[in-house]
Parts: sequence; C-alpha cells; structure tokens
Amino acid sequence: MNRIASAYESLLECFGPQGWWPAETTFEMAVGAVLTQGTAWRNAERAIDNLRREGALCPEGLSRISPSALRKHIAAAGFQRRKAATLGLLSELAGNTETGWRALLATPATELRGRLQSVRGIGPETADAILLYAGRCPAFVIDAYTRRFAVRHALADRKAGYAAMKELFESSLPADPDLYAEYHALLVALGKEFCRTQPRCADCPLRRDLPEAR
DNA sequence: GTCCAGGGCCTAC
DNA sequence: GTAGGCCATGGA
Repeated sequence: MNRIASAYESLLECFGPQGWWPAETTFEMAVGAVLTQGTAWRNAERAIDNLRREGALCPEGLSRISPSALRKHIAAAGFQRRKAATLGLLSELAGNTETGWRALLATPATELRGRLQSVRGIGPETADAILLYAGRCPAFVIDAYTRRFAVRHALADRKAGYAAMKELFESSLPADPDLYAEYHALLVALGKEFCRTQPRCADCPLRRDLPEAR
C-alpha cells in the first residue's frame, strides 16, 4: 500500500467516517462550494441558512431573488459581489431549473468540469468539489487542507500546482468517488484539529505513519 | 488592531 | 508561467 492510501486508513481509524458533504441537495452542495471559497465554513453556513430561509437553495429560487437581495443574504460568506454573480451564473448554467441542474450533473465528467469552469468564479478546486460531491465523479479535491497535509508530510513539493497535486492523489488511490469524498472530509477534520493549531504537528495522529517535511 | 479562513481573477514581471 | 494584490466578512 502506498503512503497516501495508508494515510487514509490512519485518518479513518483516528477520526471515523465523516459522511460528507454537509448539504441536503446537490445544488446546495454546489452553492456551498462557491460560498466557502477563501472563507471559513462557519460563515458560508450562515449564508446558506439565509438562502434556505428565502427558498433560494434551488435554481428556480435563486434566479427569482434580486441581485441586491442575493448579495445581502450571502454577505456573511464574504466576497459577496463576486460570489453573488457566480451563483447567478451557476443557476443560469442549469437553465434556472432543477431538471436543468440534474441534466447538467448527468453530463460526462470531463465535459461537466469544463462547463463548470467556464463559469466566472468557479476554478479547478470548486469544480472538483461539485464534480465529486454533487456529481459523484472520481475527482480528488485539492484544497488548502489537502495541500498543507501533502506538503507537511513530504508527499508533494510545496511548489506543486493544482493539477500535479490532484494527479498525485488520484494515481495513488482507486478511482472511487466515495473514497475521495471521505478522504477529503478526513483531511479537513485533521486540518481543523491539528495542522492549524499545531504548526509543527507535535501531536499529529499521522506522525507514526508518515514522515514530516523538514 | 492584526491575521487568517475549505479560491479565483487579474496584472505585472 | 508565476508571484502578488485584490475581493469582504467574521472570529480568534
């Protein structure tokens, strides 16, 4: 077993199954992926709660509210102008309908990734998060937690780009969306508990399995 | 007051 | 091609 695969076993043993993504519908997952960009999840969650109260967590509802109201509802997640525009474009991509959204998610992964990334404000990471959690496609999400984990444990070079980092994880694991989803969630759990509060990973549960970068 | 959080875009080299 | 500034808000 390679180091990335064995680290997964250790994480699962340490934190238990996370059962991600925290959302009720696939569209809500996509909205969450946009809202959490460069922002603590706690703040994205507030914005999601506001949208839920307004009935705007579906393409129809989102397209119904005014741009200024949308900005107000998502303000807690920060970058409100950009994110409001992105959410509007995402809904448009789905034809502003639930059936359009489902049809979009049913398109082949490569095409779906391209269409998502054609939306201004959706880059490789957000596209992969939507692909993985909403589309159940085997796309590994490289976020800040994943990057810190890989660099800290000398699995990847600090300068590795998004594509290289993604290739590293995907080539080390079977192409299983459930596995990718669980792994990513476990890395977030690890990051929240250790990698930020313990910069040197003094008590990191992976220390006995993985070397640390010097 | 300062720093940073589950990014992405744009501009200047 | 890539490093750095910028977008915005909330909590530690």
